Amino acid sequence: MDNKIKLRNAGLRPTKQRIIIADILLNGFNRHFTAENLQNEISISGNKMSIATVYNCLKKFKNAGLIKQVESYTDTAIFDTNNISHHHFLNEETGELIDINNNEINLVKLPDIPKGFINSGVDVIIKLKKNN
Amino acid sequence: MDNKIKLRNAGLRPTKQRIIIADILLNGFNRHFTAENLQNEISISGNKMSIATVYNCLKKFKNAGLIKQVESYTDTAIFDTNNISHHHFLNEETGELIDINNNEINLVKLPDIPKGFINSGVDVIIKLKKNN
DNA sequence: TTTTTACTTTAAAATGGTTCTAAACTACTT
DNA sequence: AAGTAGTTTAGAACCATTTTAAAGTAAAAA
Ligand SMILES: [Mn+2]
Ligand SMILES: [Mn+2]
Ligand SMILES: [Zn+2]
Ligand SMILES: [Zn+2]
Repeated sequence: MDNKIKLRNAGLRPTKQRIIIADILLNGFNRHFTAENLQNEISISGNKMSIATVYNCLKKFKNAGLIKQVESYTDTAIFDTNNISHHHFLNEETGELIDINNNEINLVKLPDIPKGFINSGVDVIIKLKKNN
Repeated sequence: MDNKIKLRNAGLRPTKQRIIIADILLNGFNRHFTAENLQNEISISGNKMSIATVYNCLKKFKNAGLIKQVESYTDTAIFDTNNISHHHFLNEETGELIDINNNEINLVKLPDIPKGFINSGVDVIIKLKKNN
């Protein structure tokens, strides 16, 4: 894998652990996941990693822009491998998230940004509940 | 105060504690707050309430539709007295939220809702960062 | 290559927000 | 007034996340 190079390009030292995680997360298939989800996938891949390292790596990956964290009021942090700006459906009952491409939403009117600030990203969450 | 009546109309038994909270929250001025913020305001008002009761009441108020909880990836739950459907600016550095009226945002295009579900609310969060 | 340095991983403990427990209390009904 | 169902509370428990500090490792310097 050239995930070693991806990590270096992101300014991260390519440790054994980060490569394991990059191999799982940066394979082109997008997903939403928790730290615990990831630790399970690491186990399934035949490796073992402390939960502290999983969290450390997720923070580094996030700050490096390799993954994102999703806004949600669940008590568990949810991460997202889809780096392209996009939005979400949120199943309020299960917490499941589904991606919405930016081109499926059109925000034609935005409020004035408060003085001294700039818009650093817009998140749209469409909450879903079961029909009937 | 007719907060006693407001509570009854919301289907909540108007206990001493709920009236204290209603007097603080339901005064017409909208705000975003945490459970701890509220407990402090209760102290300032000359009263005393266990944190368990603060959480119990917030959950009841929320389920009764008197307040809302805001989507946010901070580790602390943020509640909102503004019941009218609206959106938020989020200062990413401080976590501060500012209301955006619905009429300041115009979503002209929405994606198809997944089969079997209905749209139960759209939240727009405009993240802010300091300009230069 | 060896040495040095800074960074990373880890198990275990700590933290902090939130929920649970179970006993005392209180609003409402009869 | 008595009964009952719901509420409050202190403190314990819970659980996701962070911290600690010691051991390990990648990169830089010599
Ligand atoms: Mn959250
Ligand atoms: Mn927490
Ligand atoms: Zn996504
Ligand atoms: Zn608001």
